Amino acid sequence: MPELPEVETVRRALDQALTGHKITKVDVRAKGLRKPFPKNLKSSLSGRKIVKCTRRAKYALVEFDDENILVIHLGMSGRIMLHDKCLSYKPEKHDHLVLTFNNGLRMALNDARRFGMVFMVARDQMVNHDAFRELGPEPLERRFTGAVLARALAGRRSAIKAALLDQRIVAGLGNIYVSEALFGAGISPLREAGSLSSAEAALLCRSIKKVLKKAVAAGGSSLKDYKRPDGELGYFQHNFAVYGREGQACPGCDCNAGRTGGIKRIVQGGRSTFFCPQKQG
DNA sequence: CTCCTGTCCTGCCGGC
DNA sequence: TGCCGGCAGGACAGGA
Repeated sequence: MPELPEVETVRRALDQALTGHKITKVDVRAKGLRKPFPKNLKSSLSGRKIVKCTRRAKYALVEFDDENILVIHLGMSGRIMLHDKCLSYKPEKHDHLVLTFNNGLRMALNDARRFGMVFMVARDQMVNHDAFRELGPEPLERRFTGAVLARALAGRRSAIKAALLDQRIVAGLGNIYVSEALFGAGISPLREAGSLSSAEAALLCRSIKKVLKKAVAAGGSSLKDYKRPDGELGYFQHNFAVYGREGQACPGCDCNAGRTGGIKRIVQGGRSTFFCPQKQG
């Protein structure tokens, strides 16, 4: 679910609300999500102070005043809600982990489908951890360039859509933003990944950065059960050019009146892809 | 290696 | 109104 812009929105909210504050209570309300929670989760969190909240790919990282980092992946349906001290808090259905802080805030990790992940990692072990070792570049960093992308795609026979979902190529894109980025670059999702020219890779790289930046600025997208931690809705979903818009015209276009019948939905690797055959021939 | 499929789990929506 | 099948933003294992 949550892709880079949504996780980044969560990260910012956590960083703002929780940095400098200490965990006074740890309520572990489930055995785990996708995997069991670490056995020492409660003891390693209790009494710890948050130093900062960061992000790598779709992982939110809560960094503490010891050597440990709490790693949270929201999976498909995960969300984090911050509950103000002024309001009485009753655990909601699927609140699996609830942290209380010395400023009165509560942080609840809620995940209906339990596809999410929670684990602890020592700061100096992070790069060696299975979850991070093979991750590709951060798309919003300067070192992610058209040339870097072209190199990662070289020789790949799979569709560019599938390649962009592969976190080893570039980290943080998911099903929604891949469709959006390909549309922005005017590249068909069906193209063989390794067949992109260097000019096309450069175009795609720029498009990825552009759509992610705009989505972050909008507070991410709210679809189904994803909400920002403050309970406000991200509103980037209103800016989707193609995602979920089958049969409609793509932006500034009358393609739904023409031969191609507007935005198409196809299934690649069991997942929906949306694109405009006219602009992404 | 790379690619492809199936699986984990619950909720919701549309169709009948 | 009620039931049921299909679908959902991700990651990973296992087999070809």
